[in-house]
Amino acid sequence: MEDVVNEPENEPASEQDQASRRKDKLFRLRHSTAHIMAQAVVEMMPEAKLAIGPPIADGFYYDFELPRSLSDADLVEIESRMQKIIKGNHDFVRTSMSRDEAKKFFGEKEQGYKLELIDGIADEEMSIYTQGGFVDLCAGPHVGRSKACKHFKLLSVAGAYWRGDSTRPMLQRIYGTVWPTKEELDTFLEIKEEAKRRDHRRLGKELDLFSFHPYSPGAAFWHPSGLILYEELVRYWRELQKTAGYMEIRNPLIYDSELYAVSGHLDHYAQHMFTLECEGRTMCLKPMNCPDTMLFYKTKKRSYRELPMRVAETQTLHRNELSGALSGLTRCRQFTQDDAHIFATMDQIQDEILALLRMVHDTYALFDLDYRLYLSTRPADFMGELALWDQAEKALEQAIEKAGKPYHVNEGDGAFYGPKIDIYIRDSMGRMWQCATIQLDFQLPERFELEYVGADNAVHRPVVIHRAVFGSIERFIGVLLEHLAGAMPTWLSPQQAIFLPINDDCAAYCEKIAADWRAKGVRAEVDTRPEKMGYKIRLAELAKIPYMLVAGAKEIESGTLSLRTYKDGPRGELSVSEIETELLSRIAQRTLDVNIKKFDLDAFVDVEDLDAEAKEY
RNA sequence: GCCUGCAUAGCUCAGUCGGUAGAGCACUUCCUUGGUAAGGAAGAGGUCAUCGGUUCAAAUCCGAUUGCAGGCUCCA
Repeated sequence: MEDVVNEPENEPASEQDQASRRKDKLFRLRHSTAHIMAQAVVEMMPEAKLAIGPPIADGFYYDFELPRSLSDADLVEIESRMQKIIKGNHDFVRTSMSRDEAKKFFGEKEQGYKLELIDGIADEEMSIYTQGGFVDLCAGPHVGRSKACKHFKLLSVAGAYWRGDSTRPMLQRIYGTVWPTKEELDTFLEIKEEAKRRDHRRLGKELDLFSFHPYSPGAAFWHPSGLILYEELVRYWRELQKTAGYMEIRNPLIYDSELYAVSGHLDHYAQHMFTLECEGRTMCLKPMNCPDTMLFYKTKKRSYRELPMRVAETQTLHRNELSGALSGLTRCRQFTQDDAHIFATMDQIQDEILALLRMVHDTYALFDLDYRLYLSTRPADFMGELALWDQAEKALEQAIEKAGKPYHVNEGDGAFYGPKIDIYIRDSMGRMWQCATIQLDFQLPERFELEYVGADNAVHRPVVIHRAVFGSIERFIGVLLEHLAGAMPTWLSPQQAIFLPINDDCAAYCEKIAADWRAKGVRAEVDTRPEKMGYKIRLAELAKIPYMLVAGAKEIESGTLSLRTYKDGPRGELSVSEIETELLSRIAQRTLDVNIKKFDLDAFVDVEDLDAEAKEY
């Protein structure tokens, strides 16, 4: 096959080289397709002002200022114009202009955004790419000829601020995707479809787990089935805390704003806090647990013998997120963190971090969730002593090395109050979600003047570690639903077993076993509706119930049940005790008894391109 | 918050040119007692998100509001 994408001449063999070659190839392809799209848009609307058009993780976009809003119908027209340009198989030609030439050229075309870009370029020589008469300021590189870009599709139109600055004009952004082959394009589009099917908002409705109501935007109504999921996760979390030496507390929800003046949140976070007036005082719904946990610590004089002191709290939090930022369970105004604060000495940090990394690993392994670690170090605007930071960063790095999991370092990306380890889960669309987080905090102990009495009988200041494993329970459930496509392992499943009697004569047999199992903690029901087997099976399958148990005269006779599982389909007639043993063991062991269909996005997505998400504390 | 789009029965969606609303599933009742993804019949269910405007007449056209979606921004 003719390869019109520029390829390096040599033939590197290593996997890493291959990966980087592919990355380079995709980069060129996407960047070039963005140019072709811009050409088509300018053809259609000569008044269009061009901003920027870079390649992104799974495609490209280009930002325009246009005389009118684009519709989906416009996308169709732009696509067909692009097809024409691509068929022309134009060369991408690199030339250059001096700063003045470029200013004159783009000035005459009234391309103000390009002029602004030129002003931002240090080099005196401007790199220019031309294809089929379309000229753009661009560092490149590009493909050789436009034909390489034929497997593309425009995806959506969206608003985007010029230079990402909300005080600057809102431009129109067109997103598209492009792949070297038709197969890859089709696969990508299929994955997008599948992701839509397993969107947690859709599954939440289908499985009757939760809902939202306009009267309380950004806050979930947990339905009975959803609440079971929620409570099972929290139950697991409690067990985990207990074995790891945590104590659990429960603090109030509403505090005098003075608390947040002390913690420093009022300066930075006031706009995100819900407040209410009460007898002349301003009260705040708490947006995080840290400040009030500090109050708990201070309720008595602490000794070094109590450290490390691990204090957990799951209390409802409220954050007044911008209405446009809300999204299902993954971005709520009301949510719950599986939060804990560890009060420790500097010497204890490394062991604590290591234990936390193991806790996160074990928890995510329960669901076969892929995750990545990012170590964020001292930022420019850090507070506290330099030596403290150095010591802490070293402790974090050593812990992370000991944990043996690869990680990336984000230099200077730490919070001003301390370095941190961010843990990102990848969801079904390849999006990264910050769920777990481990953050050191030198500032909070200062602000609250935390102390403990050391072995030397002198007063010392502890360090605080903030940490969450699930992150927010709401977000974690959202991610989990999409990851598992709604089919929960038996231990988590809202309904674990359903009995399907063939006819009324078999109902009593089923009821008896079901009652026995319920007494043993199994969530089991009997479907006594006068419906045919096929119908009952269908409903049980749609509800994704792990254990389906069919009983007729045959089974009653032999004291068995015909087992069908969501995971494996029909498994035939088995003794009641055999099934019970397996079921109880899977629940007790928290077995991951599901088929996980993973999208192979690794081949497509540049995982290094991580949009830094949420610093939740 | 900003840009664009969407809002019709519990759910998924039709609804032509502006002429007072329709399907499937779910629900209720009845019939059917059956063997691994939909048995049959009947019934009930809607202030077409809300408010306002245009019009003889608005689900339909216009405006505002609310919510949702995709983005942007934000995310101690």
